[in-house]
Amino acid sequence: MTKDKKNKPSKELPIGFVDRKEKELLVRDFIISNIREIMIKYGFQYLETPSFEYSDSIGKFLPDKDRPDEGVFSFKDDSKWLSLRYDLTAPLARYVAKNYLEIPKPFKRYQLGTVWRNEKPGPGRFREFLQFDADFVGAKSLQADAELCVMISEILEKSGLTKSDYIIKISSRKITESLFKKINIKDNDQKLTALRALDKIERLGWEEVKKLLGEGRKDKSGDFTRGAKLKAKDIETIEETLKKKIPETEDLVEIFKIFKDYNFNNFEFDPSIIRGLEYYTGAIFEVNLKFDVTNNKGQAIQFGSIGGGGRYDNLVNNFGNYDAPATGISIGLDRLVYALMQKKEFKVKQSKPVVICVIDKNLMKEYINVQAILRNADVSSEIYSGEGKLKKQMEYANKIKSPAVILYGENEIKSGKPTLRNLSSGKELSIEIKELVNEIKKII
RNA sequence: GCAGCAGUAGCUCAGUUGGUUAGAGCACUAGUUUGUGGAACUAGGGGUCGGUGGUUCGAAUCCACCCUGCUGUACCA
Repeated sequence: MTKDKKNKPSKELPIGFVDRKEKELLVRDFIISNIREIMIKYGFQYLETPSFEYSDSIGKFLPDKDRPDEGVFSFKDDSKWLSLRYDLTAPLARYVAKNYLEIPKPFKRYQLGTVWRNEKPGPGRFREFLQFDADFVGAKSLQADAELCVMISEILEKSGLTKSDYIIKISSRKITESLFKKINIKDNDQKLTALRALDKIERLGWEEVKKLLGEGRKDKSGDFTRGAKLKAKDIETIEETLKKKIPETEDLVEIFKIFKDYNFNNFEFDPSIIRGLEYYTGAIFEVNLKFDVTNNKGQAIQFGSIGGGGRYDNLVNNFGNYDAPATGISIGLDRLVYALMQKKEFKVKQSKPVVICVIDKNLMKEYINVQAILRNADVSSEIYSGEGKLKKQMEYANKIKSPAVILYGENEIKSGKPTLRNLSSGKELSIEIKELVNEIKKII
């Protein structure tokens, strides 16, 4: 070992990136297997697109030009800029535009993939995370929007949530659109600021949101946020209209009717959900958890939604050639995993290997033989591959939560009966090799 | 990004108004047990006190800047 610490490589990870351990990965795999099963059942195609796209394909040509160059990781390759994808919807629009003539219309596809965002990370929020995304492209029917909600619901419940654990909140861009028309806001910046303010009703309450619609607001730390500077009269109109909580737009009326046909009722109309800015054109959904998620100090943390989506009728058209009204929904899988792991009753089991202790290296042939017998019977097992004495081997088996160890040394070889030690009870059995599999199966 | 608070061993933390060689618990290593884990006991390793510069006879402690984390806020396609 070198003592010189100065010129050693860093053990630290880049900010916002994390190592993910087995416990978490098992839960994630479990959710993924549920997703795939349900996607097949609902008739979606599986698709994978690359991690990198040309920056303009996933940003500059989108209607949302609010911050086209920020929030992504990019580099210049020869003359063109490439970016790591920040979601799976923009690459889908690119894929559809590129392959429009060959794909079925409507095109129903799902995708699981890592996405990257160059933003400030927080608890449960990373710069690299796994997203699940399902979309209908070329589907004008609102049945598609409704079915996405039903489908997400099925995934969540199959993964261990109950109806009282989550709710799908629904609204429509058409509501705010007509509202802005009514009070005659034309300035785009003002619209955006107002939308952002409305997005915070749940968290801040109407009083604070009204400040944001007006001059602005100071937060707890004393920082000031500039407001939308709307007239007091207009702010009142907005408050009155949204507080009524009546889904007056045609699209919502239709979707709620379809929900009834599906016998789906774990949703709620909430005009305060906004989701993104200029991207969506119609219905918008957000999947919210109803139980508290806590950090490692036991404090409830601001978790936000675990997913959402909506209708984006113009996205594919931005590539120029084809009109493809679309609707989709995504889930941040890591957030769902994090939330699910906090539910006490939730556990994913994986059997750990039985450890065959190496009492005498000259007997390796015997150990390999025992291992082959176990593995042929699909019993997870391993020959201790470290250097230590028996005590160390036992400590190892204990640490990896192995159910049992097999002791097969000089004494046992003589009688032809290995010793099987149950690591939870500490009991030892001296048994014939051919009985090993049966005895181990009793333990695990 | 902005604002507030924080950073001492792998982890959780103590360290009095600046004063000798910076501590504890857990974890780790070795031994008590030359073939037996989870308990106990004994011994041991491990820190440039987040970094750099400054004030001082003397800095973990005071000052400045930087880095990192947490919380709020902004942004989140």
